Amino acid sequence: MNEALTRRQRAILEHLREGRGCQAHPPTLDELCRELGMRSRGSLHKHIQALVKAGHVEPLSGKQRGVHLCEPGQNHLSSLPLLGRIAAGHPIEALENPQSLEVPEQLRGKGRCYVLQVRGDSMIDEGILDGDWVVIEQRDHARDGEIVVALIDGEEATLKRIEQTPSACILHPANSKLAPLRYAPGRVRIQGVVTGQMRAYLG
Amino acid sequence: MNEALTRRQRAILEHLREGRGCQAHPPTLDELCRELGMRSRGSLHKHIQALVKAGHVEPLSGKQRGVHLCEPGQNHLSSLPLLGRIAAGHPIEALENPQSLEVPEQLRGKGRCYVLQVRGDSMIDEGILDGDWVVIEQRDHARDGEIVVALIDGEEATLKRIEQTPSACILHPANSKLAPLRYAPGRVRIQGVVTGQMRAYLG
DNA sequence: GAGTCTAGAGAACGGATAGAGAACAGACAA
DNA sequence: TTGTCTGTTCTCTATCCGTTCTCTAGACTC
Repeated sequence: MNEALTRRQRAILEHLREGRGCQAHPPTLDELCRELGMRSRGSLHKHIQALVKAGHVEPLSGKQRGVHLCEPGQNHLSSLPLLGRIAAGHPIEALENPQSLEVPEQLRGKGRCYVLQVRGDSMIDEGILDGDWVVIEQRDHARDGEIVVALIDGEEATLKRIEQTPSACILHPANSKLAPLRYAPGRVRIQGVVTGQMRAYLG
Repeated sequence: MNEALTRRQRAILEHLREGRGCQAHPPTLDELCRELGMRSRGSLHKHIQALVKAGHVEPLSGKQRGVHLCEPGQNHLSSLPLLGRIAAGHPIEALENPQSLEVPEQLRGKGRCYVLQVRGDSMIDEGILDGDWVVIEQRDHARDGEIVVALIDGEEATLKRIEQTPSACILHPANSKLAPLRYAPGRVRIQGVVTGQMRAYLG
């Protein structure tokens, strides 16, 4: 995985590791810029994002809390938590003891991610079958056409392709037997967006 | 694979092996030139390419990531080679510079595995879409009902669900628009069996 | 000598990488 | 509320680096 980093990214990661402990607070982008002799916060941000994606740095998530290194081992470079099962029309069925699953980098989003196992055939026409794993990037918003984990009325969770208009939030199943569902925007809460999908064929 | 190396190539390989560990970063061609007392990046490049071909050095792949030695034997536990694209009815389209792809252990078979990218919709009803990656376990036999990479008449490669009878080998596409294909057993050679499938949803 | 193999120099191209800086939005403190 | 801090996104530019190409030169074989 370290191969995926550029030299600058490696240098910045090393700098972060050295500085660890000496500093009371995790450094902000501006502070890091100064330490590294850079003048552009935007440029540094690009490098940090690469380190996040590689699993070496925790996602910044918009909060003003500086740059944290991941605890080694906590966020296994290629492992994500398998939180439970999702089936249209039920709450997510959480696993009592969350397992973890290797997930290739290509299948992950930028932010914090987790994995759900799909129950049912509501997305069958999109090639998401019963038993498949989907990789979810945790966010509360989505672009039209993305496949989202949506929570309806705070109860039912479902996996659907989303379409948002000012007056309604429309959830499209990908199964010709099922009709799209239309809700008032307030009733639907987006919990995450599908960034990848995996399936195992067992002999 | 291990073609005979020329003298210079052996010398360069040895130099790479010695430098390993002392250097934090994998050397670029320019740096190697300086270390070896050469003045032409282009000439060195030719030697490195020979070492890549002989399997001693990882492909550079156009990225600016420097020259890596291959770990003998332990070729990245979680990476498999992405050999090319497969579309029903054509030979497998090999990539000129094979990339590698992280593949979770759950998606892999027991034996030697590799990855192909799927072109076309011939397996759409099985949830294998255009652009998906399939993980293939290399073998020359399959059980009925498994999805195989089959080579027909030594030419066309295709991805189909297989059914074998003493008198015929039947390849079932998973697309309601396409009919099963029936061949004399001798015309079909099994190259591998699908053990996993992955898809990335790009924002 | 002709032909081939090996090694190197150097030019040129294009994609990858790195950085500057502007603009914007949310977080937070006064 | 306002203003500042901070993370985020964007465009633009310069440089780095892998790649390909042509040309030269020595060693060796036939």
